[in-house]
Amino acid sequence: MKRNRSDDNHSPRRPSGAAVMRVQVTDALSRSFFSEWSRVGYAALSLERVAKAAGVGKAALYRRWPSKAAMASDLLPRVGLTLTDTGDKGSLEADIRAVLLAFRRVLRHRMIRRILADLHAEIGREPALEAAIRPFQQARRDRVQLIVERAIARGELAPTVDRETILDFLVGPLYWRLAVTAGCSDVTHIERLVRMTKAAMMAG
Amino acid sequence: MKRNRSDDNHSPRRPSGAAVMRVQVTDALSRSFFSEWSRVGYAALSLERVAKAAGVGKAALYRRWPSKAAMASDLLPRVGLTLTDTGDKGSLEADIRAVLLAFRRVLRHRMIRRILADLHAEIGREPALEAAIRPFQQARRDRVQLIVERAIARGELAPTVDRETILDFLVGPLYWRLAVTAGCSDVTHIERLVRMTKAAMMAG
DNA sequence: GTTGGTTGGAACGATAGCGTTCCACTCATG
DNA sequence: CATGAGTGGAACGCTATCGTTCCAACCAAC
Repeated sequence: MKRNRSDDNHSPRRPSGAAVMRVQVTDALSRSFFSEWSRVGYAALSLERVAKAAGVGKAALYRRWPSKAAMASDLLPRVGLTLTDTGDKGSLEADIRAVLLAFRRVLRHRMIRRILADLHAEIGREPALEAAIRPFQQARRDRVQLIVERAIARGELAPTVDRETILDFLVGPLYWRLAVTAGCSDVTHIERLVRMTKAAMMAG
Repeated sequence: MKRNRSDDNHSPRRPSGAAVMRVQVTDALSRSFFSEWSRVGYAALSLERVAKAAGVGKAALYRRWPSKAAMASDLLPRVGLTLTDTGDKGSLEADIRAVLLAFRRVLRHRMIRRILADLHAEIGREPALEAAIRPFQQARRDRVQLIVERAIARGELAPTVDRETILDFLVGPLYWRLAVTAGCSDVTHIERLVRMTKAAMMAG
């Protein structure tokens, strides 16, 4: 029903020249969207201010995205929330350290931290947001599961451990410290975390 | 400077009759404040709607609290966020179990859960909120510290453990499961948590 | 050069919350 | 019973955002 471009059966010519969206405007809008989000929160996020901060008209924004939720759903997958997969580090301990460091790298950005906390608070009210970040959660879950399976194959963990609770232990303490209480985490802390998390996993 | 009542040197009589705040109205406002908060979030929380939902005029609200932040700061200490102190349970394991159960009791309420997540997201933007919940955080910290000291005295923990990180492990995983991912936690899960948390603490 | 579809920007009316002000009403006190 | 401070409720003007609509400017394709 919806034709992307002039998609009629007699398309005379394709749009060109000024008649094509300028990428720089899209980028400016995306950037100011996240910047405003971290500044005032999702609920108080005004698309009008986003456009103004991007130095762009409101119509430019609404022509690209129909609503705030749609914009968030479209843009969220583009930011660096993905924990870079580090592969097999050879031991459970090294794998844990890799995950924690990757998670910390994400949570260290002030903007991302705020947006994440806001996101988690808003998910219960905006189903579209949940759908948008489900892939990330799934990826994280898969990755942890992989680590657990490798550890079991190595004989470092019993096959009876609970994968879900292990996931809670891997991300919970660090998330609590960095995102909830605005604490910090240096190398010493990470090392302690690795030690304690490993012990918890082996007891699970 | 500010006289509470008619505190002049010639105070003829004290306010009475209809000229005194009705407790039921204050209560209705408090309840609808939290109800609305959990429904739409702090940022989108409209005091006008709060008053309307309480079946009360706006002036009634503004006469009691000057602003949303002030209302939150005043009301937050009154809700059941306080983890009931369970005292010495005789062993580290029992103490951990008691803390986790108390924390779960709080996080099980759908309303409290949402408000807590919202609160944590908003703290970075509203300094007044941080001041309001600081006592709770301090109480929780003190309580955990007490547990740790008892465990050290019993010989269950080494005196070198890091109290802060232990706090992260005690609340982090459960908060992550219940508040962030809207998971659930039955008795089996709590028992597993107790086991794993104790192992982590002993490795810290 | 002309064309044509899309652009960014500025205006619109509508809706909603803010914080204030005014007013009739209430009711224990004296 | 008369008093009067404090009440709850309705209205005010103000500001901001919403989503839409209109318009001149633009520029590769023909």
